[in-house]
Amino acid sequence: MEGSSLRVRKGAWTEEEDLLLKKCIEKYGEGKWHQVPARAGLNRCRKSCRLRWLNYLKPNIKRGHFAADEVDLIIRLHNLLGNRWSLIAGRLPGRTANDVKNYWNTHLLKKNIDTFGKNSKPKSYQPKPNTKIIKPRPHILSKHSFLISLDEYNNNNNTNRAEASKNMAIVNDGDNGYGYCFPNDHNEMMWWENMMINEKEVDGYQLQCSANDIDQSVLDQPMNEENYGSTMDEVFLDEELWNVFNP
DNA sequence: AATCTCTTCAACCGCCTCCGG
DNA sequence: TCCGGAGGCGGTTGAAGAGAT
Repeated sequence: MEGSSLRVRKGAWTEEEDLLLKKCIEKYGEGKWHQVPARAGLNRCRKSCRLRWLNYLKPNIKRGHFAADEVDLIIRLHNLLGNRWSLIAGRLPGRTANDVKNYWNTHLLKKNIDTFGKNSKPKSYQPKPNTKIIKPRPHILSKHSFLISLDEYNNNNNTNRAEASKNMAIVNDGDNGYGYCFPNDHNEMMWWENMMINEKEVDGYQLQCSANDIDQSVLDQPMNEENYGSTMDEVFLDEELWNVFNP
């Protein structure tokens, strides 16, 4: 394990250490964390330096109580993403993943236990029924793509398929019976943010997200594991697209 | 005032993925 | 293709402070 050297300091950071780290980052910038301890003259491991900077020293970090809208956003994002603290924190300006995680574990998880009764002992917040947790693979998949059944897609008539194509590009994922929808990538929102905005419920399922302006050139292009990696675990469709697949 | 219990949150640990050689 | 190092993440721990007795 890193940091197992006897000479590497652990525990709470001193003001002097903070100052050294701050000056180092100001001089050399963020990144290259393996070089930071030497550059800063610190007896800390690279991970400790990174964590201290990201969770405490970095400018614009917001401290103190979470506002009601922040809490609401955390709950909704956790419903969608599960314990993806860094993703959730990314949508809360000034908040760190550690802050969000701590807040969840100390405030919201406790509230959840109260709601469900002490004997239920939920390990994590339980989403409302029929809400599927999204587990994105952003480093592998297009940030806006998701999986659908090609059977459902191909069994629809041409009109419906054309309608679907206005919103999504459908590409094969080998011969496993599934394909990927690639919604419009032209705006800067994360794909799951669309899902939050257009949340609907149909037949007991939450159906979410929308997209426009699909690039027709990517329609029906071959898709394979090499290019796009493995599948997402869950799928959300917006109501319009759902109706195309389920007339 | 002293002691105990609970809560908070900074920091650590171990694992995973990516990337370059 | 394999391997090792670096970056990053989520789960967990434990010290410190707050509150209760």
